[in-house]
Amino acid sequence: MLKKTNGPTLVDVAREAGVSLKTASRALNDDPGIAPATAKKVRTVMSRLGYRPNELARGLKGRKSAAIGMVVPNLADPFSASAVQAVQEVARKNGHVVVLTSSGGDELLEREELETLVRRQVDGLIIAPADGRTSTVDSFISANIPVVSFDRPISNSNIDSITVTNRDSVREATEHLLSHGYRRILAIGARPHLYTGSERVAGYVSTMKRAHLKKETYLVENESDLDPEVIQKLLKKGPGKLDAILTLNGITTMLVLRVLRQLGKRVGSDIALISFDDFELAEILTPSLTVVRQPAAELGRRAAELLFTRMQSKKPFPRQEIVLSTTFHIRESCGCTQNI
Amino acid sequence: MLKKTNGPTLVDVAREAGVSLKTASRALNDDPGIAPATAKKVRTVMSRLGYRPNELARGLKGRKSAAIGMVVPNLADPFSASAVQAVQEVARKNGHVVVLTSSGGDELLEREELETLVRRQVDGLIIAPADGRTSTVDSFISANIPVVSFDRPISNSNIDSITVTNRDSVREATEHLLSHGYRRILAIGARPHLYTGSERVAGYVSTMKRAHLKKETYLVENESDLDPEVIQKLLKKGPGKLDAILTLNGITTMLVLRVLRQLGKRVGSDIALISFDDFELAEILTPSLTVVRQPAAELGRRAAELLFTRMQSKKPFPRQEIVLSTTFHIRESCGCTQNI
DNA sequence: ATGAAAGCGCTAACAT
DNA sequence: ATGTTAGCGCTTTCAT
Repeated sequence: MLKKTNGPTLVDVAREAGVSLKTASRALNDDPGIAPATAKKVRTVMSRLGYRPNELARGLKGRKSAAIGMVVPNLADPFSASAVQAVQEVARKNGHVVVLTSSGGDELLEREELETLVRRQVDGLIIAPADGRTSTVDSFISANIPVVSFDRPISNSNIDSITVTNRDSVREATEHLLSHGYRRILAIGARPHLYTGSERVAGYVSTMKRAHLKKETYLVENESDLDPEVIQKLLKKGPGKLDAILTLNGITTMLVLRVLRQLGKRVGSDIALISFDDFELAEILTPSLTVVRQPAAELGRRAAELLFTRMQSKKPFPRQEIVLSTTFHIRESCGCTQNI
Repeated sequence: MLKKTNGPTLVDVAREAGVSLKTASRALNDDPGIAPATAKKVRTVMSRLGYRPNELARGLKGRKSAAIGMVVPNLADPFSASAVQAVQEVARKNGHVVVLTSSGGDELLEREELETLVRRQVDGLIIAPADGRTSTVDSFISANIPVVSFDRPISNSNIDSITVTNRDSVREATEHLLSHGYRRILAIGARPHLYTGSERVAGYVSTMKRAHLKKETYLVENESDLDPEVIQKLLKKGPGKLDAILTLNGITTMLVLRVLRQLGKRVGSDIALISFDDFELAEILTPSLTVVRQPAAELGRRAAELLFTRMQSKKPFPRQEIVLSTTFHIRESCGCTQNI
């Protein structure tokens, strides 16, 4: 009847050790100003009793939770998964846990999830915004909680962001295709109105323009809108034949690859291809896939590090906008021949 | 000076609405026994003040956190990622968040992470145990918190588990290879002493034995121990040549595929291959990969559902051991010819 | 170096 | 239907 089903509390420890609650607390927190002997005695009692501090109660007073929140569109996406893993590692090093939620890319859900996280008193937030607009997040700034966005910045805000060189990476890929002598290059992708999408498209468009070539694009709202038949048509369209395809994200790449396979088109010889986003088996494909790889883990790591810096910083510092480089992996599908 | 930087609390709401704290609390919780008019009034004040309930404080009294903890070996692994995504969805439906940690497959770290989660008062735990032994987890049973293990069961415990038909799936794959007339089949994999590893090996070994064929295996402690040179040697060893390879998990598959590519061996014709674990590009490979696919999302979903059932159940019920079927995707690498 | 008392923001008993 | 009084388990003034 004394303890019901609950574990021992600090009060129990204190009583058992014959010290005051506060002293027990000091021992728990390695506070200075406690006799080593006392501390040791208390700690002995703690382990004897199997005492487990209640982290929630601990945070109540100081209104800190030792938790950070993270919101991504979809956990199952390898890009997000790597980032989350990295964030989690940094969080642990900083004595924090991560509360993870996914928004499905839905702004409404994202709002809800953010609200949930804030109510749970997370000390910081890392978010891959569903939309780039400020609206979704700004109300939380008032909650005084540090926010770092990754993958996309949040415009019109002074929220830190970690992104990659979307535009320049696509430019590099496009130029590589041009260097092979390809002239008719089709860019396929999704969400051209969202940040990453529009940046990537812009990289392609500007490069083509500079080369005085006609841009050819097939852009849709959502990856699921990509129509294999349209792609087939596009492949045949026009006077000559298409030289190359640039896929603007992983999902698109898979879809295009599938269509090409059905058509019996041989990538690399019949048509060149470069993919934004890498795959586990990209190297093993025949031909192996030339890709732009995003440093997903690095993105997560940096985002988390910045967040903790922000959280620990006494005084505010200017908005940080970190841009990481992608890496360009030239393999065979772009038309290059590898020595195997 | 009144509110510092903190948001409004329930006390503020109550005062502002001219009701008692308890009444405000009732309005917040949709408690019965409150006049609709009063409830409405309170809620109006809440939104006017931008009141955000402190979920941590809420849980303190009832010692519930509305959070579940999840521990996986590595978040970046697609299998884990899918499972986590599913768990998160179920958790949300149940009004819970998920606190996610990764153990790196390290038992010590796993213990630490579990300890952290329990201290954070998670209401339930889903874990892909680093080891199958009971030791790591049993001390938390005393904490009276429901635990569900997935991917591997925890032996000598009465912890619920969700697993897949590892052994039978490999048996099916092996039999398929045999049906093609292959006799010298090499099984390659890792962690043969851990649950999934040993089950898969057992599926292979028993099938070969029943067919009166010699088993040939290359098993290592850790995927990173897989030595390309050993694989090369194995490929050449013996009187005849090897007919087929069975890779016992995704990482192994990638490695073997890479070796085969370097050797110029053509999968499907020179040597057949079936992979335990699917890949995004498995279908697009030439030849496409025949695989055993684990229902990762389903695993996560079921684990979470079971956990919540357990959490909500007033009275205890017997240990559940749910085993889900994998799916066998016959493509080309096993020697089958697909109509393209 | 140690302790007593007062809360953190909320919910749970027990009134009324 | 509403309010009062205690806590939840811990940290934090402020004493001593």
